[in-house]
Amino acid sequence: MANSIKTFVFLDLEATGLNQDAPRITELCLVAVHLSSLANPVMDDSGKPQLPRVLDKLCLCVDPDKPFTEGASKITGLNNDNLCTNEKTRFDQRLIKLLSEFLDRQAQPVCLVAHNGFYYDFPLLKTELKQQNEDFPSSLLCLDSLSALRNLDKMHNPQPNYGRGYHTLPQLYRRCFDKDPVDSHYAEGDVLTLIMVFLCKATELLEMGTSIYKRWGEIKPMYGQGQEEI
DNA sequence: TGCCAGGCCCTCTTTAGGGCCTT
Repeated sequence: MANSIKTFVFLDLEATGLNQDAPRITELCLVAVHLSSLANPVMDDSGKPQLPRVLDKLCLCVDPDKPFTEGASKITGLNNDNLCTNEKTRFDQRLIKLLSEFLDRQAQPVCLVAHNGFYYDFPLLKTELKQQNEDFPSSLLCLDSLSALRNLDKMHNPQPNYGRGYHTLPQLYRRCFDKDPVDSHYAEGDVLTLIMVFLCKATELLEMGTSIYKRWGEIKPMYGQGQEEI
C-alpha cells in the first residue's frame, strides 16, 4: 500500500485534555511531504536525514469553547485566555474547508500520519468533524507511527525490555539524533519531530506491509453526541 | 457520585492485571 501512497501528511493536535476529558482541539498542524522526499532524503555531513526542503504546512490555533485541564494548559502553553485574547475562532465549517482543500491539493493518494494517531489524534479529529456534520473521505489512509515503530522494534528484537517512555516521540527523536527535540507540545514542533523520526526509519517503514494502515472510515470518534462530559 | 480510551504488550501470566501513548 505504501508504494501507491504519493503524499504523507504528518499531523499533530494539541487539545484541552486526554481521551477521558472529552477534549476539544486547541491547535493543529499538518505538514505534507511527498513520498519521493521520504524515500530519498537529503543527508547531512553526519549521515543523518535532513528535513525535506519541499513541504506544505498548515498550522492553526483554535478556540476550544471548553476549559483546559490544568495539565494540558501547562504543557502546551495554550489556555482559554490567550486564545480568546488573540481572537481565535472555533473548529467550524471554514476550518474544515481549509483542511479538506489542504489535503485535496496534495498528490493523491494521501496518508495521514500521527503518533498514537489510532487512539488519539484521528479519533479526536473525527469527533470534531462529526460535530459539524462533516467527515473526510472514508478511503483516506491513516498510519499510527507509534504502532508501526513498535512493530519495527519487535521485528528487530523479539524479546524487548522497554522502559517507561521508550516509544514517546521525544525519546524516539533522541535515539535517532542524540539531542532533544525542539518545541515539544507546539503542534508544529511535534510534527517536525515526527517527520524526522519517520525519516530516520523511512526505508523500513515504507517497506512494511499493508497491515499497519487503516482507512479513515475505520476510525471511530473519540466520543460522540450524548457522551460528552456534563 | 464518581469515573470515564483502547489495542497491544509484558509479566510477579495464561482462571489476570497493569502499563504504554497521546493532551
